[in-house]
Amino acid sequence: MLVMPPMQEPTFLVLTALTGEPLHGYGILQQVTALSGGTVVLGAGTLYGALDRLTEQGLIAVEREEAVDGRLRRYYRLTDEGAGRLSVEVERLRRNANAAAAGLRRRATGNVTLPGLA
Amino acid sequence: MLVMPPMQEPTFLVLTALTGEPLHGYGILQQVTALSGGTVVLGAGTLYGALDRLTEQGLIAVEREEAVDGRLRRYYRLTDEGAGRLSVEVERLRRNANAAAAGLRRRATGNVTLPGLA
DNA sequence: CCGCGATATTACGTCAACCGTAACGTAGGA
DNA sequence: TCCTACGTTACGGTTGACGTAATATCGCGG
Repeated sequence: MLVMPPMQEPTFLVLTALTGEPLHGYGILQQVTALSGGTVVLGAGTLYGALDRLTEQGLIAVEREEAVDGRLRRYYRLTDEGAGRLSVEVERLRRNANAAAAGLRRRATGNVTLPGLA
Repeated sequence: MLVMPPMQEPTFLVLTALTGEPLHGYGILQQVTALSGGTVVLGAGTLYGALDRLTEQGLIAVEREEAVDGRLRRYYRLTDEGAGRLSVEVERLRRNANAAAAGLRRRATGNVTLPGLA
């Protein structure tokens, strides 16, 4: 109940986008597109849903609100807890990637036996 | 419509478990538990749901069926397409992990500026 | 001898997250 | 004028994961 590891790509990238300076929703949208090399383009529903959820979980927080030309800009920043959570996720991704890569390599070299584990 | 990248952890681990020899459902359950270091324990619903889905997508295939003590064992193997798909996922995970790690490092060192991207 | 855990799969119902799109409003360029 | 960029809100829909129970055989401990 105190754990809740698995995080999907959009959520992960939102946190990643906020490791830099605080950004508002639209800025996050662009940042995510940029750091995914254009392969991930979040829809509005996904983005703002994630922001509400992450705020509620304390992984991000509202930094400030600005009004530009009557358009609202709500800036979010990554909390320390969010940064901690993100680094846990990074380890999980690396671990999974390595396990799969090892399996694929074994397969490619014809070695079929599976070792127990690390 | 020809693309369908994002894959969640359970699905990813099922494919990873099958990079070795063909396994039946219950064997996959154990293998996933093992290679995740015990942190991921799939429920029956998740596992068999994933197997049906992946079979339908052609990423895995039924190798053979066996009956042991009246208990059915359906063995699955990873298809070439599944292996290809898995390696694509590996790259995606690594890319995301690296992007997040870079951001966290910058944050830790006080450097706040975000570079464009790789 | 009875219950429990391991072995294996099927079959639910539920929920969280993602997806897509429309709506609302300003502003600037083709 | 229409379309795009900006920026957020508000839906409805789909999917994958989750949890648990049903079914059935077997072996072990009490």
